[in-house]
Amino acid sequence: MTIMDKLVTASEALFDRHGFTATGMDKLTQGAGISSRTLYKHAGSKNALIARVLNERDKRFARRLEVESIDALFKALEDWVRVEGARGCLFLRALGETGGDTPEIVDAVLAHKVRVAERIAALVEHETGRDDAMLVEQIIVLFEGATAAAIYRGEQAVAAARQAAATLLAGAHS
Amino acid sequence: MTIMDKLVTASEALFDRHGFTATGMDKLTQGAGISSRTLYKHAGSKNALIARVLNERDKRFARRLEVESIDALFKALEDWVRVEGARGCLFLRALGETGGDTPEIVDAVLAHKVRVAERIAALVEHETGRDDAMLVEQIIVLFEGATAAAIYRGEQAVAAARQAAATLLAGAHS
DNA sequence: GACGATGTAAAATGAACGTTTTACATTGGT
DNA sequence: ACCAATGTAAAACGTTCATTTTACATCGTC
Repeated sequence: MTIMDKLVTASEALFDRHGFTATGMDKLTQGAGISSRTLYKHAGSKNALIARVLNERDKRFARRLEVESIDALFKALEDWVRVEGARGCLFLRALGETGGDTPEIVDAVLAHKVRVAERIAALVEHETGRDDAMLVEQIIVLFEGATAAAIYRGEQAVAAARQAAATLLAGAHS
Repeated sequence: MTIMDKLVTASEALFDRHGFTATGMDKLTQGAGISSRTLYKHAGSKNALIARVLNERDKRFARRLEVESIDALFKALEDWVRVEGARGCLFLRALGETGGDTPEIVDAVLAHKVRVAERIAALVEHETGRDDAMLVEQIIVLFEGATAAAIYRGEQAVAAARQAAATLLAGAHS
């Protein structure tokens, strides 16, 4: 496990549990078990570290979404919530905390959202045989809503989203 | 306009645009046009001010949701997004920034979420004549998802949620 | 066995944080 | 006219922030 891996892993957990601004550099160095000099030599700055954490999370999340149906997509989200907990979309949280004033963070967030949207669009087209923009938007909303609502309603929110997606999909014949 | 009104109004705008932690007390006093001494005499502390801002926002939001159908509920959300912009649910953002470590904030957030959920449950029962817990959960997810997705997809996310809700509702006969 | 790279430990930087305090101005009620 | 209340302005509080620097240890490699 490289220094960067330790740093990103520890930072992601701390950011997720306590927020980005509320997590100071001392917590990050302490969490990763490295000195602040090493942190800055590797990460450059706190904002750069945040962006890197988000990009790594995007990769890990995308790997989980390598499925072949909308239903499996929501099943994957259920697994994610069960394993990683439900504290809301870390990307949108980063955006909210920084007010969209940090370009490297904005870029990471938008790239992630575009990737998820494209994944959903591909699955919808694969299942319906059509390019149904409205249905894609509906699935995106359900996916985002399940992530957010799971914070305070738990896994049942994801289960409800999954069933809603199935219903909407069943109504869209090819 | 009382001092408290000025303070809460200015604070809500600043918190919403720049985040809670990133907004310092100097910005808040300057935004409200009052001294820090007056702010502390009225609000007590920053966390108490945040809780008050959330409670006031909950009231204002609830007033907007005084409608008689699920469709009108999403229409109201469309109006809200058009007027107030889409930077995500301020309640969940507050929860995320504080990591759930501030009881007064947690209370304000949960109270808000319970209130919205009850509103949705009442409307669903009014329209279907039944107590359909799954359908209620689905509408909650759509509502939450529209709020979150609107950040990066704009009003079309709310429109999609609205139509999805109509479809799901049509499938639930009384 | 010396060397450059790479790490740690710890102190220093200067600014910003939330909060309190001191000193003073304004004002409305009796 | 006066007093208590309520406001402002501004400095001071001690802490914490992100970042840099200084000094020193450890290492694999030639």
